[in-house]
Amino acid sequence: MNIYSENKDLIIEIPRSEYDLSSTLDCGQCFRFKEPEPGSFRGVAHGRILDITQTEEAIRFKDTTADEFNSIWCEYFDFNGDYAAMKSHFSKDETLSLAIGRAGGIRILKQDSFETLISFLISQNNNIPRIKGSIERLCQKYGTPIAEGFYSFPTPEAIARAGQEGLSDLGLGYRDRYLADCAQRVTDGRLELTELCSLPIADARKKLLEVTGIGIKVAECSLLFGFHRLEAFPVDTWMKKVLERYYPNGFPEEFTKTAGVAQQYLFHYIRLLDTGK
DNA sequence: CCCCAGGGTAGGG
DNA sequence: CCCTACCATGGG
Repeated sequence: MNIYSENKDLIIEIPRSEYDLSSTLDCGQCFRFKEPEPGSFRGVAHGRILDITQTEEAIRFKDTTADEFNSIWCEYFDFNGDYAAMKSHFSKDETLSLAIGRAGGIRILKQDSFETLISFLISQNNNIPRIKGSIERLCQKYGTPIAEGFYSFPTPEAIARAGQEGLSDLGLGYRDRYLADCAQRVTDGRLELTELCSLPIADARKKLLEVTGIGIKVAECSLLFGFHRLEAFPVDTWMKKVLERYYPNGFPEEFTKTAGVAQQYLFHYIRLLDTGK
């Protein structure tokens, strides 16, 4: 993976087949990126505006230094993950092999853990366009302005201070109190986020499930997308279809260590199939 | 009017 | 353990 600077931009040479930004940023793991024109993406992460374009053979980070890439974006976009090895392992399975053929360019982002937690609290019994809208309004009201029309994701303190009342006009429905309670727990230390990256997965799950509004699905999504626990395996309505249709005897145990990655290929694949693409 | 959305909780068998 | 009603909100 060759990396070099061109003017003020940073270029990462990687074929689209190995890293597909479009499917990665629009596969339901993150909610703050837009694709204003094909191959061009804009969004906010870690309090910064990102402007990225992708061609067949390279990804270009606009106005980005090598230092910034190495310290923030390389990890966020998981450029160092060994997806070739994981895909080769998964390919023994027929369904996964098909899914990789259609969605093999997806990577698991390592997003901010608090942002991920809040985002997936909002996601419960909700649809993706509405989730995005609620998050955008949340950032506008309680985030920090970065540039015209762009806001950072709110801190735990900002959401805790807002409380349920301050969140009531964001279209969150009954989820407003879940957000307020979760942020409160993070600020007062009852929920320690950093330890969830290293705790045994069973203990990490248990800690998250103590929070009101976090059930199995929200916990798994947070662990996978916000704590980079690749063994986490979210099962939503789409994945239930996959499991019923292709894995009636259960998901193969040989894939458990990186089941979350497999899950993401399958999730994207079934959505492509059932929406007729 | 219905149903559904990357579900969770509380309550009752 | 299971099952079910209910929870706001908006789009189809």
